Amino acid sequence: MNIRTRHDAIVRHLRRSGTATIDALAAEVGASRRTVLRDIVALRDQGFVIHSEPGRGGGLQLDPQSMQTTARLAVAEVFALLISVAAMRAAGHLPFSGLADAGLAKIEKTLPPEKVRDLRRFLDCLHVGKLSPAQDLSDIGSIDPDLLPTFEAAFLDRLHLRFHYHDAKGRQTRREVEPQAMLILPPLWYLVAWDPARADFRHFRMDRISKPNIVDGTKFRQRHVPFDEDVCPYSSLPR
Amino acid sequence: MNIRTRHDAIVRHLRRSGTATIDALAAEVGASRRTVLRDIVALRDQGFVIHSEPGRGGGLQLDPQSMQTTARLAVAEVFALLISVAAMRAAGHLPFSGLADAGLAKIEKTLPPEKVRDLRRFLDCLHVGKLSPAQDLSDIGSIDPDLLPTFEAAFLDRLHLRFHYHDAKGRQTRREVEPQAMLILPPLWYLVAWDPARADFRHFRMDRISKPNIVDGTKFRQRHVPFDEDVCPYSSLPR
DNA sequence: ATGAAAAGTGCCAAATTTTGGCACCATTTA
DNA sequence: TAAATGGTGCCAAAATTTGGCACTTTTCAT
Repeated sequence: MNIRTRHDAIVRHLRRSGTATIDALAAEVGASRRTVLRDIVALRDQGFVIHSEPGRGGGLQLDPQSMQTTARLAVAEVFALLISVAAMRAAGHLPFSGLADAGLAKIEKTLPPEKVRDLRRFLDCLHVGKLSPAQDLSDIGSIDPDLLPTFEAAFLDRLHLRFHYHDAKGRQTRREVEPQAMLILPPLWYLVAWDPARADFRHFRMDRISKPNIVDGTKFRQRHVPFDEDVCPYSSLPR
Repeated sequence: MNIRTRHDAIVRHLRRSGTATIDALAAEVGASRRTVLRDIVALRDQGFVIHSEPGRGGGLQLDPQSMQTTARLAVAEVFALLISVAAMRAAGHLPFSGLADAGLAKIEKTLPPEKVRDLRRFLDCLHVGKLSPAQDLSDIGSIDPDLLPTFEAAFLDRLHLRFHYHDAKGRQTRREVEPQAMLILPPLWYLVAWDPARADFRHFRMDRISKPNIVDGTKFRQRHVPFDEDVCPYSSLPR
């Protein structure tokens, strides 16, 4: 039996039986007592928490909390998870963000370095704050599911983005802008973009954006986005 | 160099260099040509797509599409990720929830079946809604980081939970309750629990709970929790 | 108290796996 | 045609893993 297979068999048997002695495990996996002892050490090194009680009536016990899973994820999925957790943490009061962060850190470590760079650049464009309690949230629409892939590409390649925008008064306009940042004030999401036609920053509520697409052509340059409450108070954002 | 480390080094070098010959790889990782050839076979077995061109100007090339991340996560971390995404989606307007869901589905598939059962039971206890816009959110505190592991264990094993609670008027009480569900009205989180002393359900704001710990002893029974807005209007929740 | 049952450690030789070297084949291109 | 490249089979050397043994410590039942 392969060493890896044996480790798996030991974990499975420990899960099933609750408490097991080393000799029982050795018989189960067809290895010697000494080898099983070494396997236990290896498993502990891998992060499995295995309690042991010496003496009569003792044995080994696997802490089910320490069970680990191995998943293969596409890079885009990791992006989505990261953004979810970042946004959730920023929404405040996510009791479990510490654990989620730890999980994502592990995932991030397995990504190729340039992907991590991309990811950080994208997350840098993400600014999360708290909406003022006075904000009226009665008319939130849903966000075009096509937005993520388009946004991601536009942000990472710094390409112009074209879309339809419906403002609070129901007017519809056609925009072509340089996406600079995303502002999340849960549950509202804003795109912060430089509008070359107006030579100024504009904030777009993402649930009012439709038919987004990328304009192939020259790359725009990254600008410093003023997120300061004084310079750009949240109350001045589009409703 | 470890065999596993060497495999990683080969993949990294292939990513960096685009095309590489076996001899170059061998020099890079400090192994023989023969060993690298064996490693390539092993990597292909693992699912990496490695194109090869024989002849002058040929070499090996890694298909970047075949790159996926593999991460080992603790079950608690998966829980945390799931809750984050579930809560974020429920908060509405998470543009990327589709992808995040797909990623989590993959992770879930790798969990042992009884863990999936636990997880579903835990998520069943999770009810997410929208807070009324009128809610005053000025005094939200932070949540005790010790809460997740304690809650998770209490929920899954159906054990009594004891904690200190500070109510809106600043009074502090000591509670021992049966945790039945969690109600998320972002950014507020509530614990819905049966209070045996008062023979009734109580809602506790999670940021007002401190020093949680589990009471070992008899398991409580699961109750039907009324989430209906009519039966238990959100406006009646503790402020 | 004592003995049995259990975890845990150190060491060494045997067993097994991994590695390197070699000869050789197939394919491509200058 | 010759050189450069991937690829295979085989064997002995090198490295790693395994089993066995002697030993320690802890716990529990008698």
